[in-house]
Amino acid sequence: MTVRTRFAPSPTGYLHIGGARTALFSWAYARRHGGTFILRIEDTDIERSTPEAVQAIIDGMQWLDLAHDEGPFYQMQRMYRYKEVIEQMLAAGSAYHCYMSPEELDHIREAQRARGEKPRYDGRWRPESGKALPTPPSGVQPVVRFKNPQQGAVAWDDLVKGRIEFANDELDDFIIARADGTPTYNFCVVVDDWDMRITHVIRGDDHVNNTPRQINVLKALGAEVPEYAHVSMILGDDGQKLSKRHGAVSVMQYDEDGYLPEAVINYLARLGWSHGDEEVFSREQFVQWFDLAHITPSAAQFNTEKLNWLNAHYIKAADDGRLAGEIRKRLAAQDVTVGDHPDPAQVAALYKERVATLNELADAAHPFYVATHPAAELRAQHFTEPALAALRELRGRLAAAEWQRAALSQVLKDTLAATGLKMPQVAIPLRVALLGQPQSPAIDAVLEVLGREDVLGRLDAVL
RNA sequence: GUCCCUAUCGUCUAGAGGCCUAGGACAAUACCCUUUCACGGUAUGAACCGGGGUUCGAAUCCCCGUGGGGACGCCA
Repeated sequence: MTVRTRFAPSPTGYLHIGGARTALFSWAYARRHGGTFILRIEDTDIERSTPEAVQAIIDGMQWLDLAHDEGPFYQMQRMYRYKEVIEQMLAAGSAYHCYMSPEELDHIREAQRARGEKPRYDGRWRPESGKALPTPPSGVQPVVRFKNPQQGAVAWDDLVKGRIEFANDELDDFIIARADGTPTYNFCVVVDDWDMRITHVIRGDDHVNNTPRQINVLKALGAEVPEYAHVSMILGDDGQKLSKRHGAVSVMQYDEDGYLPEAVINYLARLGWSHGDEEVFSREQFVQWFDLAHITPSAAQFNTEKLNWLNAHYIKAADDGRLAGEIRKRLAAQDVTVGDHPDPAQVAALYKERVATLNELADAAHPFYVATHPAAELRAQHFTEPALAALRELRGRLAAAEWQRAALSQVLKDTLAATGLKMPQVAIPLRVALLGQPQSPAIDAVLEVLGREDVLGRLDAVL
C-alpha cells in the first residue's frame, strides 16, 4: 500500500505557523515513504472562503517549498459527488431527513446545557423500527442527518496519541447536508479521504473530536478507515493560544521579517518532533528521519529566540550571492538602490557571521550604499583632536595604498606607529567616519570592501 | 456542564521499568578569544505537577486530584 497524505486547509485566511507545520509533517511523511502528498482546499464555507486566501496558502507552501503531487482539489467542485453519496446513504437508510428548525434545535440545546448535559440532537426524526415519526411540516426543507450507531464505541489507534475511544452514545446524529442541500465539513472530509484513497490523515488535534463521527460514516459507507495522527497545536511565544487577534501570523510574515525558509522548516520540524538530540538538519535529512512515533502529543510553545538562532546558522551557511540578492531586495524596499559597488556579495560576506535575520543584514549593509553623517553625539565622543589627527595621517597613507586587505592592515599599523595611538583609538573613530557607527567587522576588511573612493570621500567629509 | 486530549529545566525536547546523582539545544550567567561590536569556544545554574498504587526497582505502567488545551454549529 502506498502512502497518501493530504493537507486540507480551509481558505479563510493566510497559512499560519500551525498549518505550516501540519503541512510539513504531512508532506514529510509522504516523502519519507515514497508516497503522494495531496493539497485539498476545503472551501465549502462560502461565506468565509476567498480566492485570495487560496492564493495565500499556495504562496506560503511555495515559500516553504512543500510541493504537492496531486491537486489542489476544491471541494466546491465536488458537490455532485457529495450529493451522490448522500442519495446513496438516504437510500440505504444510513441517513435520514430531519425537519427540526434551527430555532427548535437551539431551544433543546439550551435546555440540555441547563440540565448539565452535553448539548446534542435528540433524534426526533431518526427512523427506528416500530417508531412513529412526526408528520413532515409542509414547506420546510429538511436537513440530512447521519444515523450514528447508538451502541458500542468507536476507537482508533492514533499514531501520535495512542488509543482513543468514544462511546457512540456521546455522538449525536450530525447534519451531513444543510437545508439548501450543500454538504457539511465532516461529511465532505470523509468522502474526499475515501475517494482520494488517503492512507494517513495527519491534522491538528482540534479534529480529534470529529474523528469518531468520520469513522462511523466511513464504516457506514463500507470504506476503509485510514490511519490518523493528530498533532497538537502551537502556542504563542507567551504561552497563549494563537489566534487571528493574537500572534498568529502568516508564514509569509517570516519571509518579510528576514527568515530563511530552511530555518523555518528546521525550526518547525523540531517543534513537536524530535530525533534524539539532533537540532540542526537539512530538509533531506529530516525526510529520512521523520516518523509519527516521535511527534510530541502535547502542545508546544513557539520560541522566537531559538528560531533566530537557527536563522543565524542558516545565514552563515548561505551563499554570498543569494544573500546579496536579499540585500538588494530588502534595501530596494527602503528605496535604496544597491549597485555593483561596493559588491553586495562582499558586504554580505562581511556581515553574515554577525546577524540573525536578513533584515539585520540589510540594515548592516545600508551604510555601505548611503553615506551616513555621523550623529553629533558620536562625533563629539569619537572625533577628539588626537583622533582627527590620526585620521588625517591615515588619509594621507590610504591615498597611496595598495587596496588589498593585508596592505590596508599594514597602513593602519604604520599609522599607529606614527601617532603613538592604540588600534581602538584609531579604528573606532574610523568606523564612525566611514559607517556612522562605532562597531563594524574588522576595519581593514571594511576598508577593502568599501573601496578607496568612498573611504577617502567619507574621511574628507569629516576632516 | 459533558466528553476527549495532555503534563520532564524559563522554552523546545531526549527518555519505551534498572543505562537517570535525568541528557541535548535555545535563552541566562561567567570566563576565554579579540582591532570595537558580534561570531566562536569553555564552564555554571536550571526540570520529572501533587497524591496513591503495581514492582525487588518508576520520569517511564495504573488510579485519583490539579493545571493546561480541545470539542460539544445547518464553521472548517
